[in-house]
Amino acid sequence: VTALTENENPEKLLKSRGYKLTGPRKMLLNILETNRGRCFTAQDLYEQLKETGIEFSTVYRNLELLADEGIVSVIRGNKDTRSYELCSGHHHHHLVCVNCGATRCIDSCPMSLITEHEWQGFTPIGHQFEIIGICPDCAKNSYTEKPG
Amino acid sequence: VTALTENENPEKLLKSRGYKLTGPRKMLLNILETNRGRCFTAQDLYEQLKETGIEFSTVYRNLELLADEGIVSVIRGNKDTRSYELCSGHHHHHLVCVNCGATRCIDSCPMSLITEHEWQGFTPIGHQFEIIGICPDCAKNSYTEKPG
DNA sequence: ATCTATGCAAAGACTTTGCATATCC
DNA sequence: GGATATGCAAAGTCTTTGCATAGAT
Repeated sequence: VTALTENENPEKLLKSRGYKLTGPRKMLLNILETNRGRCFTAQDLYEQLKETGIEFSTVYRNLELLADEGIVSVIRGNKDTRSYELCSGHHHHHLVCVNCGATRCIDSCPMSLITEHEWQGFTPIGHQFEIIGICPDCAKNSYTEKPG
Repeated sequence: VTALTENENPEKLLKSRGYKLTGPRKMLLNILETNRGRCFTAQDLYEQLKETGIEFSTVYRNLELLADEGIVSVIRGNKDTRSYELCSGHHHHHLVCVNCGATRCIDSCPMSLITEHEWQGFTPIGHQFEIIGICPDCAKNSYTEKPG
């Protein structure tokens, strides 16, 4: 699947691929679109939407669908958490706050560092790179804790 | 906690810190010591030891203990898996085979890449970097699959 | 003898799925 | 009207914990 680019409209893309634009789906995409560059867990999104009567399984299934369709990308946080973000069209990695979960994008990609002999015969498929830290806001409030 | 160095004996270290050297613990460390540079999930280790009558919870608790004590390090694989490896004393990252789970160490660390302005005010605590791919052995057996 | 570690079993947390009904095109 | 998506509920999977007993020093 080709990933969503910055200028594509996720809703149009879904329709063009034969999926229906339902209420829950629109609300979900709306949150993701108004928060480009931020990551959310399924639980985060459910919390924001549950007052509308949406079910967790609906959020879950839609995020999986959007990931399969290359509309959101999946980020693995520090403690086995899975977060989702609207695809931006350019490859990047993240800073993730251990305290509040806020994320920022970084453009440096470590794959450029790996030299030929370091491949040791492996055929690369993908990679993960995340920096865990404390965001400026949480630092201001003198957050201190041992990382999980 | 300071991490185990290459020349330290994990068993002696445990004793010196007041932990008992029990049968299960010795067997567990034995596998890890004879496989330096390889990562195992708790389940992997349990499979190898269950014929001895060991319980999964014992494996689990010991791995957590060893991690807390800086004797093993925790590696997060591609599909939310947690693997453990005896600490080598030097910081490194891994190539992980999607098919068989085999790992290799790489010494390049992406943190050196990140420039001042990319921190965006974050205070780094840690980072994850793993390359997912197909190991030479699995490639030989023409393994092909969509990554998870 | 004392205190820790283990086995066993059960509880938690989170992920994933089945199915009847509601919703979209 | 036909097919997909949702709500609801339950099943799965993996992680984590409680507690009585066995085991280490």
